[in-house]
Amino acid sequence: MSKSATQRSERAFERGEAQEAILDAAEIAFAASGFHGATTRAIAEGAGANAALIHYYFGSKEALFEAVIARRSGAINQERRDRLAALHKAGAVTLEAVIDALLRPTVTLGHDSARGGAHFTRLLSHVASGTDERSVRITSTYYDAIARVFIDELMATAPGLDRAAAVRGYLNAVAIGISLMAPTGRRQMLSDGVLREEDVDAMLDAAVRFIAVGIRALARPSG
Amino acid sequence: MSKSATQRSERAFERGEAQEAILDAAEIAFAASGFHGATTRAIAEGAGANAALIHYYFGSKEALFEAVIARRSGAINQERRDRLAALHKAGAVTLEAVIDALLRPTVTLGHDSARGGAHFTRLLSHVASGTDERSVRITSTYYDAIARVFIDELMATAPGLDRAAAVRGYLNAVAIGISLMAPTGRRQMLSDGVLREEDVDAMLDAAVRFIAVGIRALARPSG
DNA sequence: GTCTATAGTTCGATAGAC
DNA sequence: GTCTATCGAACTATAGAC
Repeated sequence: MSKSATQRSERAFERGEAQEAILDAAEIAFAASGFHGATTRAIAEGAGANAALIHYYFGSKEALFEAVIARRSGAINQERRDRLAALHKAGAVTLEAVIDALLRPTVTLGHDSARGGAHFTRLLSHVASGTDERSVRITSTYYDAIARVFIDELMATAPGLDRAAAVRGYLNAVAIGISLMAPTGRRQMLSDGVLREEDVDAMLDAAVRFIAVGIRALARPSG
Repeated sequence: MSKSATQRSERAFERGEAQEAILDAAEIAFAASGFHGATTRAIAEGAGANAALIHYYFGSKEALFEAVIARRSGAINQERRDRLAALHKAGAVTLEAVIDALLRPTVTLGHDSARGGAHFTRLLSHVASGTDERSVRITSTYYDAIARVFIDELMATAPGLDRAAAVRGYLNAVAIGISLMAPTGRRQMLSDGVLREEDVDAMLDAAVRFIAVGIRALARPSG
């Protein structure tokens, strides 16, 4: 990490490169240590930038944190909307396909070490399951709209699913999605190595099937 | 809070009362702000105790944090084992009953404001879904043994469920349990007030049914 | 066992030169 | 736009009186 920071500081930043480097380093630091555990000094060092630049560009540590979330959340939710639109265009809107459209963007991002997505999903899992005021506010800001899109889609796709049941189904799906997008090695450990965190498609397929039958059961309480 | 702390400091602590007061205050502070966000000074103030006592009794902030988790985890997992034992004694071991035995102790604790359990479950949801080294270590220490108990129980109860599928089912159940034990108001908000966080039995029943059919689907991939 | 006082760091943020 | 230098506050932890 120290070597990478040095390399980065050796070449001068060009148009907007400093901001991106700070966001990258902040993403890693916040994911590893949380909001209070990460320090602006360590973030600056990780970015190969001067600590004062954080306040110059973002104003405060708090604003930097939210900027880290905002940067990726837009793309994630756009991919979800695109996948839903593609399903409609192809006339292939099944319950399983809708759930897949919800989970796949984050779960695959969480296993994309090349673009650093794994750091972001670790951070997002913290925020999405956090009960502190900051986490609740940020989750609401960036994920309420997409939640309502998918809740409506679930109601339209699963016969007999009322709104309350759709909300339950959505929140259950998200809870499982969170556990999949930020691997801790626990899955592999408890299965004595049989389940591999790297096998994203197998994890997703099993999760989608699990959630789909669960939602159908919520739609038919007597069944 | 300040008033409560004052009241507490006005009456002298008796046998072990200071330790318990510190643990209570630490539970609240760690739940609200996380490990780094909570300060030993604020915890001492909340307990109506001197800040130096934290180190006298627990040695370090780190050790205090683990003591907070340890204090309640034993009781939670004992209740789970007791519930399983009661099911066996009554010959009523169904998949639904096993899942209920897993989730009910934490979910009910999370809505027990009288004994302060809600603070603990907020903290536990952070730790259980955290990917930092401390969270992973603590989760492993206090919840690996009970995980294996329930994974074995699922395999014995759901016909055709192999170990890998049982691990998937267990982790999905726990993920949903985490989302239920630390309410954020999101469930109520997304359902426009129809779903009430206080209705623990309804939430638990719906979750148990959801998880049970999901696990049965994992047992019969072709079904 | 409980307190005061403080050591020794480290924090977020900013002022001001360039 | 990027840097150095630093402020004032807050932190964990400990020493030592009682």
